[in-house]
Amino acid sequence: MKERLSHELYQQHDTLTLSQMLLGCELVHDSPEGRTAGIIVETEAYLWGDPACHAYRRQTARNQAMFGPAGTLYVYLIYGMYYCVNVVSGEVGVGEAVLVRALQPTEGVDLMQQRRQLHPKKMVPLSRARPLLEKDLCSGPGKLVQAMGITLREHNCSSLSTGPVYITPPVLSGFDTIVTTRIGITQGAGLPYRFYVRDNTYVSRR
DNA sequence: GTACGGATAGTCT
DNA sequence: GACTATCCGTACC
Repeated sequence: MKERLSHELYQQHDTLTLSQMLLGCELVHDSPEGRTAGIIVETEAYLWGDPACHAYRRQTARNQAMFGPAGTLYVYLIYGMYYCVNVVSGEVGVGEAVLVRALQPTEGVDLMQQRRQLHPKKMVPLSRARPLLEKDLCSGPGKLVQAMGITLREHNCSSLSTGPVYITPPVLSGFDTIVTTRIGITQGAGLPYRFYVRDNTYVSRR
């Protein structure tokens, strides 16, 4: 078990600040298959009153994790096929979160490779025969969830303070943070809510 | 290297 | 019935 970020930290900072603070920290999953970990190099903020935010309209069965305490995980299915993982932020009863979009792998690269060779829903091997480049293992929100072995059933609503998935204090420092617009949305496009580590090859897109 | 279509299913209108 | 915080394989430069 590695050192975890203190639970208070998630509650003490607003979502935009937290989105930037999580850059350079490690996302870790201590699973039965082994540990996988990677440095968070890209995030996006989803805020209360933001039309792109899943909690924009009201609390539902899907988004209820977002309304829980800061430092909870919110996992959801996207495009019927992939999953994304978020760190819940903000006050209880307010639906805000930080989407983790890319990791620089640090531990369990072989396990990540195995998981990424499978079809995300059917558990059969993909047609691809060759291993992925390391920079392609976690360079996107759907990819990193699969590489890390994060699932909706096991990890949605789990706590970063007590669960098998958690975040460490910063292991990377001295980098510049690029602030830009979020990817793949139409509502709220133009808002500067995406953050990534400058010149880092593991970022999903520059 | 860039571009595009298909897969796929839960959620909301 | 439309939409979506995606990825992969293939086509075509």
